[in-house]
Amino acid sequence: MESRSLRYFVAVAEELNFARAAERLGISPPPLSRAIRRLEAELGVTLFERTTHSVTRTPAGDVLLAEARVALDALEAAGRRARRAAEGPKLVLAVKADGDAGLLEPILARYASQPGSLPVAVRLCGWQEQPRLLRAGEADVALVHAPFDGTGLDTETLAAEPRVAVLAAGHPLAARDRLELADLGLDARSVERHIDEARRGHDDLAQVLTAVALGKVVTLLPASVTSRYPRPGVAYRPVLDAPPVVLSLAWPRQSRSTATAALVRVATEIAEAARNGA
Amino acid sequence: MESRSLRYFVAVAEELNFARAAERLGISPPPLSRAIRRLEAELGVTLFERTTHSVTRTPAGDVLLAEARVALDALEAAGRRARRAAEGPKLVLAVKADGDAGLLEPILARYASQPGSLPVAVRLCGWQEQPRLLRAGEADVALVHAPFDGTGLDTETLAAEPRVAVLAAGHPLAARDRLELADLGLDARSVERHIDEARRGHDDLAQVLTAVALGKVVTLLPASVTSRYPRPGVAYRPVLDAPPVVLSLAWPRQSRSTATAALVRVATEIAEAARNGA
DNA sequence: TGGGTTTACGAAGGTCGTAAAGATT
DNA sequence: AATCTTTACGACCTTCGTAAACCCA
Repeated sequence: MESRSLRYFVAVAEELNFARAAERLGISPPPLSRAIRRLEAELGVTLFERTTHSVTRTPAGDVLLAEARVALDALEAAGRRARRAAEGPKLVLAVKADGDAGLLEPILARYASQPGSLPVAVRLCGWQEQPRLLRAGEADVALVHAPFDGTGLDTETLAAEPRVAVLAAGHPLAARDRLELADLGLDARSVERHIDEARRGHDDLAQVLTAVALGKVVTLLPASVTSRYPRPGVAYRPVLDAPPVVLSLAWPRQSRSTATAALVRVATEIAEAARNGA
Repeated sequence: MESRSLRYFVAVAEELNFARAAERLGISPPPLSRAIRRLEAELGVTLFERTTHSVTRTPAGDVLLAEARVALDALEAAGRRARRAAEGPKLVLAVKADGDAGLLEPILARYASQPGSLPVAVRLCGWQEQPRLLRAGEADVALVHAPFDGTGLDTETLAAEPRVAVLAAGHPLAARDRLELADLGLDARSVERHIDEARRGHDDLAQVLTAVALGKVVTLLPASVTSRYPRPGVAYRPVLDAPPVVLSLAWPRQSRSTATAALVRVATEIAEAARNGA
């Protein structure tokens, strides 16, 4: 099983078109066609049903596509991790802006005070990037909000914090002390989707808050964010039955790094202390 | 990053000798030497410190060795899983002989009764083989006893059952109703090691019991085993402070199979029912 | 000086691209 | 008839193996 074969396969499996896949790979269709046939012969399995005008994956093709992505990721990650190891031991922690529930600073401080701790670089990144960074070997640990794609990752839950509704100050519901999901026309299942939609088109939290202040949108945020972003024109109101935001630490499953383990341990300690102290 | 480079690298990294590694790969030393140099150039990293009479891994080489094994496993597993998918959907459950605490039959029966369940093949295998089978794509789920190498695996704990001491009937301690680890000259930390040593040189449980009956060895077993292997000449005695045997279900982290998920769910239900019913 | 790695060079194998054929909508 | 996949074939590139050079214990 050669990695080149799998890369070719993934291109075809995603494009479902040999010509486009070949272009994407920077080769011409004939070698690609042959490579796929060789792969099928090697596996003894038909991966695509092809007619001249349509290419579809067989069930085996579906399985191989999912597995091949994982394997090729692991391959690239191996190289990157070796490169990083040569640059000197260091931990990279991927964090979404404003996504740390105030835990980031104490975690870093406490970890740095541990004997034998490594330098930690905080990498700010987008919400959806985090699992990819971990799998690609570009980050060692990530502070993630559930739900996320945990494929190939190990996780430890740090905190679950309540959500508050974020409303324009003049919004009728802002007159109330506390809300329920039904007041917002939501239920437990639709919350995540609604938040995603409210976030769409905004680069950061400030933009979202501006949209809220203008009365364009209503959304939900972790309670910890509100204390750090007080803002005239925006009201925060507890939502009693909103599912809490689950903040977890995630890292690649195969990680054997003691440094990662130490960071995780420190983080859980801090999170527990925060729970008990609050 | 090509898989061939990594295979070559792993051979050298494990042998720490270009000539032996080349022989193992079935090629001659010069191409191997060149391939490693190319890999080092591609990564921009020195992987080995070599003199004419010694080859040692750099820290980056250590990291790459660990990562490369994972990546190459994933590559081979991708092929095997695709092959298995083509042979018809089926679940392979890896079980160590006598290692199921009596849960295997009810799990299989209950799973088979689920709508849409797949045929399940039980693969008997050794204790240490299970993680490898999962990572290699030869099994979908395994019933494992902690501790085990969970790298790349996800797990769910099914049951924790007490251990009993296994003694020759004439052993002085067999006169007592219950024991403690200290009676056996053990403590919590040395239990696993002692059990491993007692098992050494025996193919299966029957052989171990014979050795016990002959007074050659004393060991510990999960309580569930004793009821299924009553045997004259062998006495089973509870050990109050022995750490329990943790029986878990393990499966590859990246598994998205709904069939695997259903089996895990059924197994946890059965295990819970067994706990409450006992 | 000897065992082991590395360079040199000629040869084999694999992969690629262009051109043309085949097949399906 | 048009478009996409596949076969045919010649050229290129990569990798291999043998032989020799090099280097450290």
